[in-house]
Amino acid sequence: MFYNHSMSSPAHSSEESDILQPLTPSQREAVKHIEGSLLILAGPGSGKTRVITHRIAYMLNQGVSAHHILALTFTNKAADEMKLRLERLAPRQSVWVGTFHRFCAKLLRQHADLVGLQENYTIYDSQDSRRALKQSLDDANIDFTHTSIDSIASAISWAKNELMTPDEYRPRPGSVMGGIVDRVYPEYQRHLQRSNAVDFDDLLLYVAVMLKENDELRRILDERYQYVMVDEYQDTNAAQYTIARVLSHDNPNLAVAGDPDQSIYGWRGANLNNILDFEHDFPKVQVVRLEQNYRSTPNILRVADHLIAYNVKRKEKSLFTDRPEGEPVKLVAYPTSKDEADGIVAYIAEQVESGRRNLRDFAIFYRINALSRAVEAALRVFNIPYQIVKGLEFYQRKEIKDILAYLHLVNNPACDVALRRIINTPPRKIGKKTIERLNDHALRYGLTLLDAAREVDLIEAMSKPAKSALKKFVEIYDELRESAIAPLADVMRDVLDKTGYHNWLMYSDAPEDQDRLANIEELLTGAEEFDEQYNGDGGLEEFLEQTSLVSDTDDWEADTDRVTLMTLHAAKGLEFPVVFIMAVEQGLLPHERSSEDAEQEEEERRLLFVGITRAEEELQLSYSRYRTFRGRRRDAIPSPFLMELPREQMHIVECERSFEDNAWDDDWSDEPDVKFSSDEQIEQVELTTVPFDDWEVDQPFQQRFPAHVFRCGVSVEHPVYGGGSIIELRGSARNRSVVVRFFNDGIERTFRLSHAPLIPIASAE
DNA sequence: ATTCGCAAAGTTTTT
DNA sequence: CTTTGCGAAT
Repeated sequence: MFYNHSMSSPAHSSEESDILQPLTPSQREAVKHIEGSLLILAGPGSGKTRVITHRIAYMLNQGVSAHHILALTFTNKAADEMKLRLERLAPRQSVWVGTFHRFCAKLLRQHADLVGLQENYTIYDSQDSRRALKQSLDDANIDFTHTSIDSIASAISWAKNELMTPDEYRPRPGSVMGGIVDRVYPEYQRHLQRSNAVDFDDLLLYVAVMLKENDELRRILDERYQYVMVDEYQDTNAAQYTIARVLSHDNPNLAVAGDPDQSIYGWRGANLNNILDFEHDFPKVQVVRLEQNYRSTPNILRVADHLIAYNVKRKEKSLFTDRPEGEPVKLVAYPTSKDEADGIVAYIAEQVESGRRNLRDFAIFYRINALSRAVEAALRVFNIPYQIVKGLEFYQRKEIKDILAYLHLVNNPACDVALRRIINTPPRKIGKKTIERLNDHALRYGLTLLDAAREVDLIEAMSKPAKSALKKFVEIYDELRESAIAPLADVMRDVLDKTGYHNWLMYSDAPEDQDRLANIEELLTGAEEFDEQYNGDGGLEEFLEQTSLVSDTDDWEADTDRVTLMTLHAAKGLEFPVVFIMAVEQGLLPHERSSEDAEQEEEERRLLFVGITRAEEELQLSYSRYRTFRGRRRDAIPSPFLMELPREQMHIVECERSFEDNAWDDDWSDEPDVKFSSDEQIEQVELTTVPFDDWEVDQPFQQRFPAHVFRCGVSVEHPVYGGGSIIELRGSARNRSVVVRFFNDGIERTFRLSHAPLIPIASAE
């Protein structure tokens, strides 16, 4: 045995046979390779996550201490999945599994002083950092009329991902953007330091720099994390690469898993070369290829394979499967984008109504979020429940950000972005001019805005009413701060109460403010759950860190019976029996902004590849001839990628328009024919909507009730199903939906509040 | 100081 | 089309 058992493991993991038995030979090879570098090239659906979790279990079984294992992922979703599976294989083992960002955040808390921060630092989300950046530009009097905050922000982000600190940054000579970044980057970084704050990129950058410059710390952590594993290695950027690398120097047991063909985050600094060059970068690399696919039919795999073969930058890989042939992949041309949405939804409705499939079997993917609208509308017409995976829905809402800003400020008094956000929310007669004067003072004496407010009497330019308003604010703040160690939910209630925020919304006559209250209620519920989890033991900092690092892809519930809508990016790592990929059109996929260079085009191709390989049994790609986008109708051109598919093996469908309701004023007889080749068999199909008797509901009334009346226990009336009672609330704002159990049949049904014909009857209270 | 309204802009993907 | 931001009026 290679391992000493000085750290005996407290819990029992599975027997070795349980761990290895369910694996194929190549999977087993990967699992059993523990010492030294390991590269797992894992094709889609090849059981990568299974290999990683079984490998951890195997290590534990062999006597490696859980304490010495570190598993890094990119998304919370992936981390959660891994934890879940590991818990099953090796219960109650404290292996550290989590995202790079979370890992770095933790590390940075412990060693904040090494990079000039305090341990209670705040993590700015992209909106916060955008504000900080704008402030920096203003403070430094930098003119940026010829470019946008966005592009400056991404230039800085790029520099950080390349591990360039402000003094290492060298602009390209003659570049306007370079010049601006050169000036504002140091200012922005000073701003963050002053605020005791970091942005997302800093989490990685600081840790990478810290480990590079402090060899003692590096050695300690290298020793601590002897077995580092990185999932989705093809998506690592320079900072992540460095972190993984320096932690595997003295204990060179780095194991990475990934698939170059699924690298889709190049725009975020991911460097495909990290995985392509892994064998050269690390000593004695064992390479294991997982090429057998357990997910998709041969028909689907062939399409994927054909497409990805057009990429140059890759490692050849042959995918195979022993699954049955299955249905041919469909490629459908629709007349308009509305027909496309209707056609997809009608098919789903028919399949579900005939009992062949459940709603949860279906997923619809698109390149950009904006494309979801058309499908959503169609789904609503059919009254089909769906869930849409959209980044940051909940935590982006104004009221949520406001409350969190108060908490951030309580946790970190230096957090200027938070202060600016809430100093006059609710209104306290502290206007632009006042804040400007405050800022001037703060800049002059190097103070935080809060400290500047504390000495407001010293600011001569400040008017008397402004002074007293500021003093009042500081008073409120100090009060909040006193109770900061209470359970989180109490702190939050304190904020709502003492700042007047709750009453402000409560007595507001704007109707949407009632919805806001409901959202805040939901946040409070979250806080209570958090308290339960941590036994009410403080943890404000922990809570804030968690909320800063979520990206609501995690919100996606696999177990509810609904159609799933998401972007192709969000789809990575998931699988569905039936997949639709819509709007496979020139300009959208590949996206027009990726058309500049070949590398970007390859990434777009990989994106489609990822989408295709999510499908288990059925796959449909589609495009339409006219697409209504940005408010008007435009011609659409099929994506060139469609020419790269094995069309002779596919089912090509040409849909004729069959809706006569909306105006069709264009004369499109002279439109160019977009057929691909003459020898193709093109099936002409009539597009029909399937009447959905049971579900389709007349909505003669559009009576809207304020969202907050729909609460658990409230009785409601539905025109078709009759009376029922609300047993669960889900989602927020537009996605707010209720689960109703009906009295007649006892069946639970889910409705979106925004369009469901539900009438509240009486409260059970 | 606040609020309202209009104009403009800008629309990729996300930790 | 939607959202954001800015400038004017109250």
